[in-house]
Amino acid sequence: MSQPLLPDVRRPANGGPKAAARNRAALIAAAREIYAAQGLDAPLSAIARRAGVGQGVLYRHFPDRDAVATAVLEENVRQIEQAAGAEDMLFADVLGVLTWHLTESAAFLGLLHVRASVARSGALAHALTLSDRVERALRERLPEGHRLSEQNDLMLAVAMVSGAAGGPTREVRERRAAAAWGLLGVEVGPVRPFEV
Amino acid sequence: MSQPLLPDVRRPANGGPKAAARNRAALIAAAREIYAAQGLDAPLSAIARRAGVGQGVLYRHFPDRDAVATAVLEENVRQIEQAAGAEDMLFADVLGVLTWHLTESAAFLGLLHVRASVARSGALAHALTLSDRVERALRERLPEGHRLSEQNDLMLAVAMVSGAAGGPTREVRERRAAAAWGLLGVEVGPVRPFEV
Amino acid sequence: MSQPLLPDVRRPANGGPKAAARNRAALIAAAREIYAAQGLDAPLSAIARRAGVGQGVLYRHFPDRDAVATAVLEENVRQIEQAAGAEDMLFADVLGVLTWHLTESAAFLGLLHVRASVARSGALAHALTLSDRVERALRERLPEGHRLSEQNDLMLAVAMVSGAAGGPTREVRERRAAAAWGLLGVEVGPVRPFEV
Amino acid sequence: MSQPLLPDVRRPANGGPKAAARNRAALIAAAREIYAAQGLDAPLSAIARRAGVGQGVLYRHFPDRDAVATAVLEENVRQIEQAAGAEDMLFADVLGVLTWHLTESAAFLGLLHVRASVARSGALAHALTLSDRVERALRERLPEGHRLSEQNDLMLAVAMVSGAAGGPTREVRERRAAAAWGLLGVEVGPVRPFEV
DNA sequence: AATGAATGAGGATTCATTCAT
DNA sequence: GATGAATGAATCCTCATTCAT
Repeated sequence: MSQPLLPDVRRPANGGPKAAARNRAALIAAAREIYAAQGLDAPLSAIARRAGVGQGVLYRHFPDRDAVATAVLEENVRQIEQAAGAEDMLFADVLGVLTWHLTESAAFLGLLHVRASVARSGALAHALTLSDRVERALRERLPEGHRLSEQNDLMLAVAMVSGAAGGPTREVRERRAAAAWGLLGVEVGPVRPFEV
Repeated sequence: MSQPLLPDVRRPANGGPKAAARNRAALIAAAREIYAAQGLDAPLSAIARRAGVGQGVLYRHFPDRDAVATAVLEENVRQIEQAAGAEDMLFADVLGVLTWHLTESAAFLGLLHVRASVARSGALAHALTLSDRVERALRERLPEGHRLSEQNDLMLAVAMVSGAAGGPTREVRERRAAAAWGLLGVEVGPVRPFEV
Repeated sequence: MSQPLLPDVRRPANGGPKAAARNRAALIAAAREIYAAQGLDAPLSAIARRAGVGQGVLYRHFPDRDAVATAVLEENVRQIEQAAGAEDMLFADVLGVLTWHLTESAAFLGLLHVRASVARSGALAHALTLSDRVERALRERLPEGHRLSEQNDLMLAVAMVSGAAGGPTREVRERRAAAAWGLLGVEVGPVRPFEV
Repeated sequence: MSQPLLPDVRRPANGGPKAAARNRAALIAAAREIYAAQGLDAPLSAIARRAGVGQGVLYRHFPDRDAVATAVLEENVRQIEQAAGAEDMLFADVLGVLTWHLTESAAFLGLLHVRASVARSGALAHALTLSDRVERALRERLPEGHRLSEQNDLMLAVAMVSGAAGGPTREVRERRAAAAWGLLGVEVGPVRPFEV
């Protein structure tokens, strides 16, 4: 019944100017943490509370539940894209960054799962889009003749690893994800976020 | 303290004790359908409604949410066990039966996913048990020196395939599951239920 | 997962933050009346309805059933404390105020009854606290050598009078309470609320 | 939330003849125990279960909730009447028996409380009757010139003691009841059931 | 632009009571 | 006569969403 508890507010009220942008960022950060701790079904009020803003602000920035999730994943995807665009990154390295996001949050994992039951209008649309961007980024670095160069194999493999990457702690999830890549015979670089 | 205020309404027929077994079966069937359509978080009231019984009946037969899910999956697992126990079934054949169940219901898929967020006491306990039974059944037929004979590889592979086996229709899910086994280099027999 | 399916209905006015304090007061007043009429086990929904607010409001202001009762009795107890603190109030006068509250509401009477069956965690905790406050207030004015100065006699006598103070109308209850004090040989001042 | 738990069944099923009378007795005994453990609001199903009979039987013997409670108290009252009728019993002794019943079960205590809120049709009617019988029994042995011979004092005193006789265990309740009689200046004999 | 209170539908759960067998 | 399953109303509680201030 009880999820891991996080402190309600991580940021004191802030009435100043530029509050809008700040609030948006705070909301996304808060959502990421809440999602990680409680999953995608967490109450929106918890996110607002943790961001230190009223619930109205959340609705001002995001029309609905899906928009929040999308915004959170947006940044994950962007990191992967940046990794793929960065110099000196091999395919295995990009895969490592992808894997990091896969193991970091139940949310990210969730949205890449295209489950029929979740295929509600908005959510799926976004999921596909994000999924496409991930695919494009990976393919940028995919060497010719790689084990996964075949048409559908790349994202199929990602889905498979995400299926394996469940577990109570990040450590467990990472170990399992690594084992899954191993079973596929695919080499992965260090599992880590990509930060500029 | 207070009793129902309108106990005067005409009360629908009460099937009597005979109906008990029938109702239980109806509930399980209804749950299977609802789970397939909406996932494991579907409201219990929807299950009762679809089974054509009052909510109380559901609670009479199943003490809590987990008991319902367990009862539903129980039969899936039993089929796999029976397949493993039947003559002339090769490992690949058992895998085919497993895959059928994987693609048939979001629920079955769901319980094999050990998602941290779902790892609530009871649910997990059952999941582990059922998962263990699946593993034992598969291992019965696992040939020595098989690609998956290594300690953890067997269920890891199952989780990977279940991760890949999402999709809007059973056909899509089956195709993806087959592709996933292929990517793992594991041969699978015909994907079908096992019926005596 | 599922949102309210009919969010389109016209929504009644929302008083805005100003209404918060008003609502809280309305809830307490409503609770007092409902408790008097139905006892402490009355449905919370009845209280919300009588206060003219949604059930959510009740839960916003009071985390649980006990909190409502506590808030209601809080004021009764405060009156007794104020009476005890006021000038010119003799012990008998404070006892009169206490008696008034005893006869006014079944609820107040109820919480001083420490019935084993009601001794559930939270409720009892509050009951003890409020009971302690009543005791402290009375003792402030208790003359030395009074018939009830003995260690446990004071609150025992209060419990006894509260046991006697049942009856269909306030008048009956007051008469019985007075008779009870008489039987104990304790003088009581006028039975009335204490208002500044 | 949880009450002291009692085993469900105290008596194996019994299909034989004379089952009717036996069942009635078993139901009353079960009700007494359940009431003592959980209070008067305990579910009827718990009583039937503990009596080892179906719920239908309970309804055959008792038309409604109140009838069950009345039947239980009936026996308590009868004991008091028998005590009053027995040789060598002084008023104080009868009072001791009364006090024993007062402290034995929350139920008995409850029904003597004539709280306005509980004054629902049937319940009150029975309560009054039982209360009258108790009064008559006591008065049989009340010595002339006793402190409680005045018109209303007798039952007022009983109500007062019952108000004081709350507490988590029978021992506590007994001690408090004794102290209450002491405060009233009334002598009480040994606190015990009256068994022939 | 932000706040956070209010609404009220929805889902879980419990029991009194009826009734087929 | 007994059994115990079924019904379904009632209550509790939680949140998504709106909106006065």
